[in-house]
Amino acid sequence: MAINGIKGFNDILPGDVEKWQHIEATARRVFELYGFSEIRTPILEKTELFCRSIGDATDIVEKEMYSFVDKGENKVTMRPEGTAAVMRAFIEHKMQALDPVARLYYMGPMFRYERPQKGRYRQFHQIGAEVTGVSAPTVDAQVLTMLTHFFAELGLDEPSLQINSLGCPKCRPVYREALKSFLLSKIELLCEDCNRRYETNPLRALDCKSPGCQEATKGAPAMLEYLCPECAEHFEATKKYLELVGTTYQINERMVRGLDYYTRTTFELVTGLLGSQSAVAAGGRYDGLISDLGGPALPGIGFAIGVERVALLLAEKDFSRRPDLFIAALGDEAHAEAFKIMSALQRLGAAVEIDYEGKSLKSQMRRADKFKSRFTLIIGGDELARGTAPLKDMDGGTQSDVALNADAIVKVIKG
RNA sequence: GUGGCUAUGGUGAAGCGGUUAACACAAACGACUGUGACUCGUUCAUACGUGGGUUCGAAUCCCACUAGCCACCCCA
Repeated sequence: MAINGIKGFNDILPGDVEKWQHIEATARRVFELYGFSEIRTPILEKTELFCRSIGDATDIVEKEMYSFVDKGENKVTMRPEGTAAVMRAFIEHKMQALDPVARLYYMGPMFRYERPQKGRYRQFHQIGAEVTGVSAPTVDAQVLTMLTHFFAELGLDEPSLQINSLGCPKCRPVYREALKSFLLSKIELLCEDCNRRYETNPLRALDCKSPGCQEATKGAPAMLEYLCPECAEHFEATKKYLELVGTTYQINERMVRGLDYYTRTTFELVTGLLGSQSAVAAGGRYDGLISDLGGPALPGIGFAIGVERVALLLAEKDFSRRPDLFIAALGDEAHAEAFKIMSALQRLGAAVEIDYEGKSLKSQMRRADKFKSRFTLIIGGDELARGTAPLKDMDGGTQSDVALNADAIVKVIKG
């Protein structure tokens, strides 16, 4: 019996991986325009890091983490998200000493023990970015603009940017109480889940999918009405800067985040094309996180993009590569020559294929066609004697002779 | 953790108690003796997720298990 992979852990095969490479390359290219540098942190961290950052009472920490005790009796966890680890590294290496404003991006696998479904897997991948040390709203606007820029570069303009403000430790508790007393008056109309969440996460009732809850929360107080003057001003300024650079957004005062560390600006990039997984990217400000983790009192803001979800949105696009040249050879001598020319051309930067098994010319031409090679060079005994060979343009169907040396060939196929 | 749905070859699938288990695509080789894409031919599941049962007979009915998908919870 063959062994299968683990549920929710997927292979990314050739044919699909090109799309991933394109997504990753686009992220690197765009993020570096904004001054971001990559940071790579380990997959395994101390469990405590996530308890303290994400929040003990969140679903991620309560039931979704891949946690275990290692051989040294340490409680460790395979990271369920990226921000906590990046901030841990920032603090550990005292990066604020070099520059409190760190602009970092990362990409890699994250792990959450959830039931897999469309756009959600147990090992999934995120591309994230974080900025520390700036509380100015310009950076909120810039991070959001960079995120939408990235999607635009991929040719995806469908996801819409939704923003909200969650306030700060001063104003959020006031709002939370106001909301709770409102919900209490409607408690019988709320679904079972929202009743259960009433104490732990009352805000969730606002974006509950149950029709009853949606109806019941129609007149609920809005966070935006309860923002303290500083938070209100920050939110207004963020919107102003977004408008200044033409980044379109919608305000979604019902948007709630699942991680405890968020403050002030929060946002999601949502799409209707992914079944029940509407968020392709999400993030927000976390002004208290760095100090909560024992670091300096610096603000922060960041986001994470779900790579599988982006790949799903890019499902129809073809990212397959095609070779520049296929060399068809007839006979042992020609085969050796083809091998030699192939090697020389590869050193000159051309992608070249040959047939390894000395099949018929017909068969080799079919293979060239299958690879979608741009050109095919045909070498037999005559060509060897002549020192030139027909080079066929596979798209146009025309062919003309070229000298049998790599420099001459590369001029034609890469020119 | 909780629901619902589905399991036939590399893929998409026909099949509805007795068929050599259709068909299409993909793949390999050939018809064109040194040239792809079109056309044509040949080959390609002793096998219908696994294990039990019902039956003279099961891919087809029943049960269990497993897997996958979708949804809930939650989230990227």
